[in-house]
Amino acid sequence: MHTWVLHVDLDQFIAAVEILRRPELAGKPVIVGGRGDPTERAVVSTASYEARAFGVGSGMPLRIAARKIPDAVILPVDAPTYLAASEEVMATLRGQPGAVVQVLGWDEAFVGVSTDDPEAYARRLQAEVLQRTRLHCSIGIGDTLVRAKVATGFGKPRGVFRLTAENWLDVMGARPVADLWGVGSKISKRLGLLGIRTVAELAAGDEAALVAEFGPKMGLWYRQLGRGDGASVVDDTPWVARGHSKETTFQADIVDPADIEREARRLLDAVLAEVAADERPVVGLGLKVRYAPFLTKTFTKKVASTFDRSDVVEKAMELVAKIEPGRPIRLLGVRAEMAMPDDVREGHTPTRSGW
DNA sequence: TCTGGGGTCCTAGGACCC
DNA sequence: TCTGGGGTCCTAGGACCC
Repeated sequence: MHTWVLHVDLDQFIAAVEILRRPELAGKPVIVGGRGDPTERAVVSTASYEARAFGVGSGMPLRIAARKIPDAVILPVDAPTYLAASEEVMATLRGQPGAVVQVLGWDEAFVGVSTDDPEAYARRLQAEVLQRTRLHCSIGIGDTLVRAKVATGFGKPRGVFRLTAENWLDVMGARPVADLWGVGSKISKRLGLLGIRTVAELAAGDEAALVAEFGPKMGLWYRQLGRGDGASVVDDTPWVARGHSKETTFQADIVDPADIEREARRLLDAVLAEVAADERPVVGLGLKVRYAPFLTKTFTKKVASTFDRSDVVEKAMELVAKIEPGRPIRLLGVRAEMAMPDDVREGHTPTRSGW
């Protein structure tokens, strides 16, 4: 018996959940984002496959998506409903014999299994998820977390794909580094300046050069990523949030100091409500400010471990005082960092398994 | 063309200490 | 009068993910 990592990823999850409760939307271009109003500042959370055919995808401004598909069905984000659907899916995964489940988000999870036929296991899993939740998923099979995660993309939609040390370079070698999990446009550009454009080139990259460019940890991590190497053990330790935050993009920029203070207090109240439920002391505070149109500044402050609300509010207001007066603000965010139990803090590995 | 909201982790640089 | 070297802590910012 062999140990395998399966990466389960629901197909067009949010759109699929919406279509389940409104079957007449099946086959139509469906876009979910913001409050469902394309005249507002918001972005697309998920687009159905029919909408993706028009070039609409996650992260795109809602306004632009609506322009691309004038007759699209645009729906507001309904997080509680997606969370409930997600929990059904995760419960199904946890119900599999011998499965170790590590949840990555609403619509994806790693599943560690021991089997001699991972494809058969994956197909059974898909059938069971479909039967119990009426949702389709794709599954990547790998000998590491990274390979399983990347494999899923080749299985979409509704498929299964296996990626191991054996076929990794054949499948991924010629592809751009940005296809890797954890390499975005910025890192991709910097790698390009080092002459590294493909996954194979990254896999064979010069360690010293990578470390010089990205630092001791990230330099080595990127090279490992190019090889698909890394952790292969699925970890089902319950996730503990490092912090809680709230942020708001204003539909119209604000500039009046009274408005700014009121909004900051409102966000802080919401964050403190979550912190209270959490029952851990606050050890840090952060304030994020986006001056219009798009310059983001953050101010942070370490605080002595405290449960005292008025103390936290007072320190947060010290951060608010750092905001440049008279400058229009597009976004405000407040973050509270909580004390972490030692085992969580120390136990974290460079696999960035929280991603 | 206009860019949400909730997260995690890493790095650089300054302050401070011995 | 000029200024090492190592360590830790804190702040700010960057990048990425779903």
